[in-house]
Amino acid sequence: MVAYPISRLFSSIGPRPVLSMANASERYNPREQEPHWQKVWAEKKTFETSNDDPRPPYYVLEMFPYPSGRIHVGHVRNYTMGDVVARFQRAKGKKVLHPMGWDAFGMPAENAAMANKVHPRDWTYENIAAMRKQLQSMGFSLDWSREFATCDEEYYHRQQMLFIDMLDAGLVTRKSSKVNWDPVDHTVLANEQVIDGRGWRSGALVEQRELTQWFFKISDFAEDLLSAIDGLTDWPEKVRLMQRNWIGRSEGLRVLFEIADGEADQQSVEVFTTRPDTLFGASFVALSPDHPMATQLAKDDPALTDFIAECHRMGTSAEVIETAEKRGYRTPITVKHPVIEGVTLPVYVANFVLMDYGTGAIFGCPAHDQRDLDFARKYDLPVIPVVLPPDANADDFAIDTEAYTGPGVAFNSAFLDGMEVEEAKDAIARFLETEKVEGKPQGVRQVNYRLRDWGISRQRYWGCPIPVIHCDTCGIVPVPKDQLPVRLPADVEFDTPGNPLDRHPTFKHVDCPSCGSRARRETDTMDTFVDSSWYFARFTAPRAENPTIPEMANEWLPVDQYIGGIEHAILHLLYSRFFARAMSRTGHMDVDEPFKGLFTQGMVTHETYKDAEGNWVSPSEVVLQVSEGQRVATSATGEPITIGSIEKMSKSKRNVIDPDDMIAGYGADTVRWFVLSDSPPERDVQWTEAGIEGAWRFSQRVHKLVGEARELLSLEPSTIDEEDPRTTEILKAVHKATALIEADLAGLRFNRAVAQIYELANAIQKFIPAVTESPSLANISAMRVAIERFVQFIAPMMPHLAESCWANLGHQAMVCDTPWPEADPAYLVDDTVVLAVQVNGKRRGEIEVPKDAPSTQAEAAALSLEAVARILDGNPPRKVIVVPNRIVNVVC
RNA sequence: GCGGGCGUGGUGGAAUGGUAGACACACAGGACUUAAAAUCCUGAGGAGGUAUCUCCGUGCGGGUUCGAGUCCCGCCGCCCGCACCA
Repeated sequence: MVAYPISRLFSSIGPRPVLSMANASERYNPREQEPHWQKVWAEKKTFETSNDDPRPPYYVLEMFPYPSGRIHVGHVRNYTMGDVVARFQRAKGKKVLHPMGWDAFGMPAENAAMANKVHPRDWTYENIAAMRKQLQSMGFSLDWSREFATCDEEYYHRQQMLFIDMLDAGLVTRKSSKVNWDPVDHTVLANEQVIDGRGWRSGALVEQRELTQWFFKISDFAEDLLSAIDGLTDWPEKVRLMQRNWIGRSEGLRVLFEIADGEADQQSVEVFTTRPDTLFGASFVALSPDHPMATQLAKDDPALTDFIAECHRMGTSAEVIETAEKRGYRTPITVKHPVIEGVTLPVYVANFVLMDYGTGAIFGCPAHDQRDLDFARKYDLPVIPVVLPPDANADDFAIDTEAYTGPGVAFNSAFLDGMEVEEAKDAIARFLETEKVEGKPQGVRQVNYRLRDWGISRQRYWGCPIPVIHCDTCGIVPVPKDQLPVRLPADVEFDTPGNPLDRHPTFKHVDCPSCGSRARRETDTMDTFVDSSWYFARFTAPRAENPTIPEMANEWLPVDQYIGGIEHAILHLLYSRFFARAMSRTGHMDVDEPFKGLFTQGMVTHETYKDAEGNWVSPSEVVLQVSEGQRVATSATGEPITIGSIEKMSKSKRNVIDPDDMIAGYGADTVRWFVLSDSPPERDVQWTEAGIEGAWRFSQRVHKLVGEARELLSLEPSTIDEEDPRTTEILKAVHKATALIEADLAGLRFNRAVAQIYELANAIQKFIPAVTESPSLANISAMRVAIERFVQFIAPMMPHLAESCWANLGHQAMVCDTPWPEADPAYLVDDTVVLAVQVNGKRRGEIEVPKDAPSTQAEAAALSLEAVARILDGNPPRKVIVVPNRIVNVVC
C-alpha cells in the first residue's frame, strides 16, 4: 500500500543548474537540498551547544527513544515538535541545549538474543545506528556531540556511582517483596507480562514468590513529591492530577483494638481508618491474608491455611478483582470495641484487605463502606448507620444495598452525636489519643500514601548491574568507587532460561572488597526506568568523570520544555522527580524539579489488521478498497484480511507506519510540515497519509512564491511613492502574523501557527500584482519585509526549505542564525473596526465605525441599517447593548 | 465503581461569553495544455428551485444571559487514568 507517488513527484525535476540561482519556475528538490543543509549544519557545528555561550540558556528535550530499530511516525511527531521549539528559541536569542540519546537497556534486546542468536549489545548498537541515520535525515537541530546510550559503559558506570551515593545517603533499602515468577523461564515478570495468570512467553502459570529485592525509598519523598506538584504550573493539569492520585495521600487514624478472646501472640490488633467518625458503627475487624496474625493463626488451622492459599491464587488482573466477591474466614479471635463498653467484634481474615496499605487490618463499618457492606451481608453481620444524611430522618433511616458515604451528622454515636463528619473525626481522634492500651495511645493520627517504594531489582542480563557484593562476614558491601564500573560480561548465552549473570563462571563469585573472603556479586540489574530517571542531567555534562558537573546541571536544569508521550505521565516523570531530589541530596546538583515545562503529545493511532489465522498484519501489507460502501481489506496476494480496532501504534500489533517511504518520497520538510498541520499536538491522531500531498504542494508553493518575490525585489523602484492602500494592508497582515505565530509557537500550538502561515502566504500572493503594477519603493520594501519574515516563520518547521529560500533571497548568513522578527505595534491596530449588528441576538448585518468610537455613534449606525429598521418597524428599540469594538445588539 | 477529558461540515480542525465553520484536506466546475501532470481561478453546513433573502444548525433536554460551541444542571455516546488504598 505505497501511497506515495514517488517517481511521479520527481519525474519533472532535473539536475539543478550549478551556478545560476534557482529561477521562479524551477521546482524545489528536497533530495538535493536537504542533505546539503544537513551537511552545512554539521560542518559548522551549528547546533552544538557551547557551555560558555553568554546567551540565556534554554533546555528543550524530547523523551529519548528505545532503539527498537526503526523510527515510527510517533517519533517523527515528537521530535519535530521539539525541534520547532528548539529552533524557535534559538531564533529568540537563547543558547539552546537540544540533545539526543538512547534508552537502550531492556527486554527486547534479550528477546532478540533468544530468538535470533544475536548478542543484545550488537542488536542494540545496530538499531541505534539505523535510527540515528533516520533521525539525522529529518534535519533536527540536535547536538549530536552529546549523544549517549544508557547501555554505554560510560553511562551505567556513573549510574552505579549514583546508586552507591544513594545507598550511603540511606535512600536505598532491601526488603522482601512479592513478584510474578515464571517457573519455566526462571524469570520475574512485570505485571503487564502476566496475561490471564500465565507468563506471556512461556504460557506457564505464574507464581507469587517472595524475593529480597532492592528498593529506592521514593515513599520517603511522598509528601514533597505531592506538595511540589502545586509549583509545576507549566505541566498539563491532567498529568498533575494523575500524579496526585498516584501518590494518594489520605489522612486517618491508627486504632488499637484489644483482644478479648482467643489465642494470639499479640494483645491487640492495629487498624488504619480514614473514617474514625464511623467507629460506633463497627461490626467486625478484618485482617489481610498476609497479616502476621493471620499467618500465625494459620499454623494451627488447616482451614485457614487453605483459605489464605486460595486468596494468593486469586489473580491480580483488573477483571478478576472487579468480579471477585468479598470473602472471609472467621477466626476464633474477638476484640473489644474501643469505645463501646462490653461489646466485642469478630475478627476475620478477608480477601479484600491489602497488607501493604495502612496496617494490613481494618475495622468494618458496613453502613458507610460498600465493601464492608457486601461483606456484612454475606456473613450476616450487623449494619448500624451512624451518619445521617442531611435530608434523612433518624427514626427511619436504614441501609439497604448501598452504603452511605456522603456528608451528614453523626448519630447512634454517643458523644459524637450531632457533629458533622469532619468534626466527629477530630473528636474521636482526640478521645482515642488520650486512651491507653498496653501503655500506648489507643489512637494515633497518621497520613498514609498509596505510593510504594520503587523496586528496582530485575533478574535479567541487559541492564545496569547493581554494584554491591554480598559477604557472609561483612554483609552488604558496596563495590568501591575506584573498582567501578561493574561491567556486564560479554560472554553470555541465552539458551537456558534464567539470568545469564547468575550462572556466569566468573561474574558472580568474587572476593569481598572489605575482608577478602569469598563472596557473591549481586546478579540483579536495575529497572530500566532508573536509566531514564537522570539522563536529562547527564546531557548537561555527558563526558564528565562524575555523574554530573553540578555547575553545568544547575545552569541548564530544570529542562525548560520537556516533550513526550502521555503514557509516561506517572512512572517516568515521578521517578525522575525522585531522582532529582536524590541527586540534590547527594550533591550532584541543586535542582529538585527536573522538568519546568511539560508537554504531552497525543498518541498516533492506526487501524489494526489480522489475517485468517489471526496474526497481526502490517498496514504496508494490506490493500484497502471500497466495495459496495464497505471498506474491504485483502493481502497483496488477495487473502482476506480483517479490519480491527484503532490502536496506538505498537510493534506487537504491527500497526506501525514507517516514515521512511514518506521522507524518501517527499523530503523531511514536507513530512515535518504535515505532522504539525491540522491536529492539535496534545490530541491523539489517527494516522492517515491523506494530506501529505497538500503539504508537498505547499512546500513547492513556498519555493515558487519566494522566487517570484525575489524577481520583484530586484525591480528598479519607480521614483514616486504613490499612496497605495495595499501596502498598508500587506504590512498589517505581516505584523499581525508575526504576533500570532510567535504566540502560537511559544504555546506549542503548531497547528494554529501553520494556519497563520497559510494565511500570510495567501496575503503575499495577493500582493504580488500590486508590486508588479506599482513598483514603488514602499511596495518593494513591503514585499521584502513580507517575504523575509515569511521565510523566517517557516524556518522552525521546514528548516531546509527555509535555508534555500533565504539564500535565494541573497543572504549570506543562514536563517537559523537570524534573530526572530518582532511585530510593530503600530500595524497591529486598525483605524476602523467592523462590528456585527444583532437584533435579539441574531446577526442582521454589520457596520464599520472608527476604532473606539463612542457607543452612541455605533448605536446610531446600527439603528440606521435597513435590516434593523425593517425589524423594528418604526418602534423604538427596548434596549441597545454596545460592546465597544465588538458588537451591537438591538433588543426589541 | 472513582477521577479526568472529549463530542463542531464529507474529513482534520478554528473560534478572550460577542459575525460558528478560520486554515487545510478531499470534492466539483473552470482556465492553461494536443492530452495529462503541475499550476491558477471559482464554488460549497443543511433546507426553502437561482441572486437577494428567510428558516434551521456545534451529541440530546433544560437553564443563566441582551447574546451560549463556550458557563450551569440532567442525560447519551466515545476516549484516557486509577482500581478492593479502608
